[in-house]
Amino acid sequence: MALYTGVAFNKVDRKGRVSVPATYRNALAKQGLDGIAAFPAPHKPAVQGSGMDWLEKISVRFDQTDPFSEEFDDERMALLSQVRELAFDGDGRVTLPDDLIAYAGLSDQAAIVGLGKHFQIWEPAAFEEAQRAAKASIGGRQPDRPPAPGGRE
Amino acid sequence: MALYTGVAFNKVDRKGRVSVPATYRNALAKQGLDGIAAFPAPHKPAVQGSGMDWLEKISVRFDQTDPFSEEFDDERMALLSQVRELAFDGDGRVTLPDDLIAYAGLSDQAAIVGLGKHFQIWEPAAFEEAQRAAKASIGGRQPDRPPAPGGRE
DNA sequence: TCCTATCCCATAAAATCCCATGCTATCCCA
DNA sequence: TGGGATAGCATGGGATTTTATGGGATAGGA
Repeated sequence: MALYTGVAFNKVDRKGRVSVPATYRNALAKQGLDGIAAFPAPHKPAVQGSGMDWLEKISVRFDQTDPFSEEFDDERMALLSQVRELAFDGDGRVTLPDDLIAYAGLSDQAAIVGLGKHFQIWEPAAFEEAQRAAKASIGGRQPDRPPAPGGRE
Repeated sequence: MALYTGVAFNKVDRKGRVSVPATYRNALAKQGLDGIAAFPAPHKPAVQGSGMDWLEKISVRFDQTDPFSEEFDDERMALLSQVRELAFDGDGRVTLPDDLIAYAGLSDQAAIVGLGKHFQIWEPAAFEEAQRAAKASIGGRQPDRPPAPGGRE
């Protein structure tokens, strides 16, 4: 399975479109996916994204019980009602819905941050700050330049 | 099988018609369906909808026991007798019957809420409140983290 | 005949597709 | 090894197609 790594600073144009880094797209294409699943990242002002295969994975557990049991009602609503399936346009972009743009506080620039099995889309300044905090909390010496998505620099 | 996700706020016109989101319609069309099954959502003031295929899957379990057993009689009657098949008009709308409109407390606006293999139609304010409660009740649990075995925490 | 449910068309807004542009990284060949 | 040719990528903007929605026409039933 592919891992998303690195950071890309891409434009959010006036239509709300963002280019998904080609490395991510290629990884998704290998799985036959032509878009991403996006939703508000829990606890963070960012959009969380991953392949739509992830969606199917989590939805499976909602089907394991009596469909009318109330057990998973809250989870179902909290998660699935916020998930959006965003398809790539012909040029590898997705259009972010207004509510997600607002949630992440995006204006005209976005940091797409690889986090392994998923990635997040941040407002650049908020990301820098979050990254600074993250680095500080683990301590140690770190490069101050984020690597480009996919690996080499 | 397709998953319904996200929320759409659509109009309920004076004839009781609601546009089913195009994404849902396309998913249903792929299964050869030209309408939805609708009934009062159990435990919630909302209309529950899905493709007929989902209902068929659900109803299977009624038949897994002795057909003359009384075990599921109540449930069967409660559920299936209330199901309506609503066909799309030429523009992808369904007309909600009065009793369902009343049950969900709909006036002139409806929130169509994707919940995976089915969806629900809520009065917008009631939905906002339900979603808020749902989010609060699961806390910030990470979506890719299954709940602890044995139930909620 | 009257009422209701269905079908059909018009419209405005929004999402989608499509192509052009500049840039950068990669390739190729002398 | 230099440097132009080539391909891939991010981006902008316009054209086109879909959607959502309102209202009228039509057909069927009471």
